Amino acid sequence: MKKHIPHKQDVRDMLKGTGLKATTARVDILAVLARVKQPVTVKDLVQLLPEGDQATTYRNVSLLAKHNLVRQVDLGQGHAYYELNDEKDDHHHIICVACDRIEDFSECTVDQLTRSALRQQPSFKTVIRHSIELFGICSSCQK
Amino acid sequence: MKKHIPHKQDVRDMLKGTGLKATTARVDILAVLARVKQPVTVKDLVQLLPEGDQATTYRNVSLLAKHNLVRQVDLGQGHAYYELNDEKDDHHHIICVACDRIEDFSECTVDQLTRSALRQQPSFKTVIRHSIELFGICSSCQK
DNA sequence: TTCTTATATGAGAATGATTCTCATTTAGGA
DNA sequence: TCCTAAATGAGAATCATTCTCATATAAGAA
Ligand SMILES: [Mn+2]
Ligand SMILES: [Mn+2]
Ligand SMILES: [Zn+2]
Ligand SMILES: [Zn+2]
Repeated sequence: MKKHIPHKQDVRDMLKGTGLKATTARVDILAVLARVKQPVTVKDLVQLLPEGDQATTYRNVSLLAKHNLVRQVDLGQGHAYYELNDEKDDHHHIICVACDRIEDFSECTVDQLTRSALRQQPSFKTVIRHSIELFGICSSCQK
Repeated sequence: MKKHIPHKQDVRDMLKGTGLKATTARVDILAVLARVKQPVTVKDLVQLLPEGDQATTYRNVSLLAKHNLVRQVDLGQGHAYYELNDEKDDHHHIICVACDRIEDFSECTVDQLTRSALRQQPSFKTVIRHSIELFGICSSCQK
């Protein structure tokens, strides 16, 4: 259940595997995301990186997302979050509207949703990605 | 199934019903949203309004959303969309990643999702809102 | 209907996130 | 080691959204 931090060389191989150059900026981003195990904003990421540059970080998270190494998470906050993408673990998020605490949850209804959507809208042929977020109140904010 | 455009006085009463002033800016926003029947950006909205002011429109869509007269839709585009909120019709969206075509679909798995999430994360007590979006390819873009 | 006033509006400036420009550096193959 | 296409970094630019404050207006009171 618990995920371990990948060794630096594994990350480099991951990048090579997708045809991307294994630059220090990219390796560092993946290392930080592996360590924090939480969706983080680009601003946070720049802070957490040993040498974080804003433009480079934005460029790289987009690129890594395009190659499915990271996942962009949209929590309706006006800015994107990013987390490491684990293909084998499709999960979604529940976020506290009071304190922004974010937790994962997994589910098994995506196939149903997809089938239902494609049945209702024959003008769509394929679903390639989905986003499911729940907004609620966590126990500490429930007081 | 088809929804008709509400008469201007009905819209005014709707606003009064929530304790909001029935200003022309607000009535016009609701009228446009009723007419287009599609999630629109604030930029679009400002264009479509007879006298659209940016700041006023932003203020009003937020306010109307807080009072559940409109619904903010998040499609991972870096900016929000808004649509008229019909309490009786909980639906979600499927958007074409190639041409941004947006269609609705409804489903019945939100309860399952919610139960599942709360079971997995006992640190959360309540779910008050959800966002489910599917990203795919529409038939015209499938070529 | 007219008056009063708390609210809303509108024009523009400010802010925050994200993207772009371009000179310089670097990864990785030859 | 060398070469070069690709990546980086610093700053400026852009885009969405919010704020400021002077003016206008909805709606209840008279
Ligand atoms: Mn997650
Ligand atoms: Mn809709
Ligand atoms: Zn909380
Ligand atoms: Zn399309």
